[in-house]
Amino acid sequence: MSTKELKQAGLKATLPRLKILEILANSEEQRHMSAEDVYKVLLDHDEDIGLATVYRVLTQFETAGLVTRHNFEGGHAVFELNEGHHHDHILCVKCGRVDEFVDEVIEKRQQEIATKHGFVITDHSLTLFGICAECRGQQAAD
Amino acid sequence: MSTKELKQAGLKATLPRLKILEILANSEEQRHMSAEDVYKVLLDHDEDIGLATVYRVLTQFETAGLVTRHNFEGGHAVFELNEGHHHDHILCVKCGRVDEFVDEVIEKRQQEIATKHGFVITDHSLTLFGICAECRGQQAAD
DNA sequence: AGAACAAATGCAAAAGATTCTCATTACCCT
DNA sequence: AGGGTAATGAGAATCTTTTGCATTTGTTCT
Ligand SMILES: [Zn+2]
Ligand SMILES: [Zn+2]
Ligand SMILES: [Zn+2]
Ligand SMILES: [Zn+2]
Repeated sequence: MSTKELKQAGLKATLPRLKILEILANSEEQRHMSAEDVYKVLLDHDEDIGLATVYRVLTQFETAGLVTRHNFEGGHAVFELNEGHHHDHILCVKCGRVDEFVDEVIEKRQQEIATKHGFVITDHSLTLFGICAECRGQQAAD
Repeated sequence: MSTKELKQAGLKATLPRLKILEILANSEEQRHMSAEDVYKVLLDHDEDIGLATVYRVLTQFETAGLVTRHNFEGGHAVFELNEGHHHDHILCVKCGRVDEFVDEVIEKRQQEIATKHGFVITDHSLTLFGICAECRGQQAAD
């Protein structure tokens, strides 16, 4: 039970928050989930938690530093549990697969660029879009 | 008159398209404009063009390769006229200022990362968020 | 354990961005 | 100029996310 995590983050340990945290932690296939994704899992588990609450909780988790929000595609945000290390993403536009990576060279260059432009970076967002090996496999012709 | 650009792009040279193209070309302060931004300018110019048309035309322009769409912040997309060279962005979270940059080291690293992951890149999106020199200037305290 | 209070939740309505429907209008070609 | 077709305007519809408010729940203090 991760009541502790919630309290440490300054959040009351309510049932909806515990459930949502658990879903984020246990979704192996989908590290990156939209509010709707989380809501669907809750429905599958017959939990009586409203979509509005899912949105509220995810936003609170983000503020508390428990999750990170990404806007991979316009339209809807996805969230992922923070597990320490920052990383960027590369995603397949065919199948939706998402890989993660960290590149120190890029990270450092970003700092240098910001400095050159007189900025102090607070955050950054890097996403590569492409077609994964599997999707290129057979169907070279689209 | 840029009727030619439109025809070359395979688009009928209609008044709405010409006007919108002109606005994108002449907005010096705002290279990156949302559909709503463009619509407001149209209203200022007493043009009788609907918001739906602005959205349609911008999407067509994107498909035709005349403009690029960005999702800097969740919520709404911005468009900018394509003028040849690809670039990435660094934007100030205080004042909204947007600077552009190109970094060959980063561009190359992205390719290498993609290859390592078995992807063939079709596109990428890199945006740095920070606070610009001006905004840091006086008001160090927020 | 029970009371008390503030914070959290559910539901429905609202808001913001973008798309769609469809009758009308504007291009483009002859 | 006339006709055919694609484009447009206005508003309804859709989709995602946020908000208002009455009700419920967690937490703290007996
Ligand atoms: Zn794939
Ligand atoms: Zn991730
Ligand atoms: Zn600034
Ligand atoms: Zn730009």
